[in-house]
Amino acid sequence: MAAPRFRRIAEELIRRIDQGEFSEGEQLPTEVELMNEYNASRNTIRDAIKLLIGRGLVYTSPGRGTFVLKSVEPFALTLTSVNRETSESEAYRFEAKLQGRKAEVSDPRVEIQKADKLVAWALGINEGDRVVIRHQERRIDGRPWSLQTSWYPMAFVTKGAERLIDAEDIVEGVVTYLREKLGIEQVGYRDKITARVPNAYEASFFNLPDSGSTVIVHDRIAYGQDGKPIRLTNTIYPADRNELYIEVGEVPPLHFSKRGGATGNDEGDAARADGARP
Amino acid sequence: MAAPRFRRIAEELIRRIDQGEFSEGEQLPTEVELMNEYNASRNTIRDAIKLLIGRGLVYTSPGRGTFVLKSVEPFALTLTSVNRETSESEAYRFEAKLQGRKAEVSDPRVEIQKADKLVAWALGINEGDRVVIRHQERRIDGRPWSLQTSWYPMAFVTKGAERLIDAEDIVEGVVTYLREKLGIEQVGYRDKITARVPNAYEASFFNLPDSGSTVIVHDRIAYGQDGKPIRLTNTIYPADRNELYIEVGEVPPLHFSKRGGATGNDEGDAARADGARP
DNA sequence: AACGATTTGTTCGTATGTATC
DNA sequence: TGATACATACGAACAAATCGT
Repeated sequence: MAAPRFRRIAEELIRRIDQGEFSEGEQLPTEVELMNEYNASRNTIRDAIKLLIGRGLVYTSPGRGTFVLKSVEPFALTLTSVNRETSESEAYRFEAKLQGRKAEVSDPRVEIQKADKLVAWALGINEGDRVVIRHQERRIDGRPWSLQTSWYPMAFVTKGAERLIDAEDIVEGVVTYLREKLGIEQVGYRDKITARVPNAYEASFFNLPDSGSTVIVHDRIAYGQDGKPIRLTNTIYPADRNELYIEVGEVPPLHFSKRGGATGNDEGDAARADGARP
Repeated sequence: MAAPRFRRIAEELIRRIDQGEFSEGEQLPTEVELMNEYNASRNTIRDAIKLLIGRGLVYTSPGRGTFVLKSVEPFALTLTSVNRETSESEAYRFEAKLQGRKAEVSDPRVEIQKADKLVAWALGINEGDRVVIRHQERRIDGRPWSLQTSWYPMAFVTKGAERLIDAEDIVEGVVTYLREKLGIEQVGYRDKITARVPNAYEASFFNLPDSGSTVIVHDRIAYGQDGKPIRLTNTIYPADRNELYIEVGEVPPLHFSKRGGATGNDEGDAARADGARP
C-alpha cells in the first residue's frame, strides 16, 4: 500500500525544500550523501531526484551537483488587447519594456521552401507553392525566451515586399511593412494554443531539462481585409518562464508587482480537490 | 560524441512507430524481446521507453505490456469570440455540440472557504473574507476533459444569489444568473494561460501517465460594469486532448474537418531548425 | 477460486564515462 | 592532474498486476 521508496523520498525532499531547508541556488546534498541519509541505493535516490526535476524544483549539473531552481519571474505577454492593433511580435517588445526588461530579437534566419500540407492549408495556397520562412530567436535579459517562425506566401515578395527575404529584422513590424508596401490590412487573427514536451532543439535552445519540462505552442493565422490569410506564425514558449494573457472587453490594467498573479499554485487546488475524493 | 544508448534506441523505436511498424492499440515488443533485439540491458531498454512515454507515443501497463497510444482528436475550445458574450462554461457546451460531441458537466462540489492571498487579490476582497468555491468535472463523450474551479465573493450570496451555494449546475450559466439576480453585467475578462506538469489529483482524474504529460492552466478573472472582479475561474486542460483558440477581429470560420489545424507537428519545425544549427 | 506464466515496476549493487573545479 | 559529482549501463532479484488455464 505504501508508495514506492523513491516517491516517498521525493516527497520528503520536496517538503524540505518548501520549508526552506534548501534555498535557491546551490544546495541539496549529493547523491552519495542522500544514499546515506535515506539508506537507499544510488538508483533510488536518482529516481527521487528525477521527480523533483519533473516538478521543476531542481536541476542537475554533472560534476557540480543538484541545485534548487530559482523561480524565474515569468514574462507576461498579452496576446490580445482588442483595442491595441499591434502584431504579436511588436507586442513582445512593447511589453518587455513595460515590465522593465530588455528584449532582444535575433536576426532572422530566412528560408524559401515549398509549402507542406499544413502550411498550405493555413495560408490558403496550394501545396508546393513557395513560401518565405522567417525564424527568430528571442531573448529577455539575455535568457532565451521564445522561438518564432513565420510563413508568408512568396507572392508577397514578388509583389514588392522584398524585405521579407532579407535576413534582417523588420523593426517597424511586418504588419506595418505589409500595409505600407502592399496595402494589406490585418483585420483579425486566430490563435491556437497547445502545450507539449519540448523537442530536442527546443530543449537545447531553452536549456530545458530532459524530462518534466513543457513548452506552450502558439500558432497564429492572421487575416487581411479580403478575408485571406496573410501569415502563419508559430511561437514556442517554455512554460516555466512565460505567462500568456488575453484581454476581452473592459478590464482594469494589470500590475506586475504581484508575483504569480492568480492561482498559479501547483498544489493548492490539488489539496482542496484531493480532500473531497473518496 | 554519440548520443547515449537509450536515446539511440528510443529514436529507432520512434522511427519504427512513425513508419507504422507498430500501429495504434496493442503492439511493441516486450522489454525482454527488446533486450535481445538491441542487445541492451533491461534498464537501458526501460530508459528508452521512458523517452517514448515522455513524447506521448506509448503507455505502459503492468502485467500487460507497452502500447502505442491512440492519438485523440483534440477538442477545440474558443476562449474569445469578441462578439459572443457567453461565459467560458457555456462556450464549452456550445462548442462541444458544434463539433458533434457530448459534453457532460458534473454537479459542482460547493465549498465556502476563507480567501487566501491569491484569491483575495484576484477578487479584490480582503484576505480571510469568505468565498464560494464551485468545482466541476467536465467530460466529453465520457472521457475526462477538464477540471474547473470558480471562486465568487460570499457577498453575492447574501445579496440574493443563493443558487451559488447549491450543489447543482446552473444551466443558464452563472453570468446570466448573476445578471438577473444582482444586475451584475460582465463587461470583460482577463485570461492567463500557463502550462505545467499535472499534480497527483489531475494525473489521476485525467488518467495521465506519470511522466511526460502536461496540462494547460487557464485562469480567468471576469469584471463587472463597475470595474470590480466578479469571479475567478481556474480551468485545467490536459494538453493531449485540448486546443484553445482565440479570435480577434474578423476571422473566417474554423472548420473541424481537418485534423490538427496548423503546424501542430512536433518534429517538422525542429527538423528545419536543427538543420541550421552548428 | 487457485495457480502459474508473462510483463512491467522497484530496488539493489557495481562499474565506467564525462563534466566541473 | 586529481577529486568530486552526476550520467550511463549492466546484471540480478523480487514485487505487483494481468491473463489464461
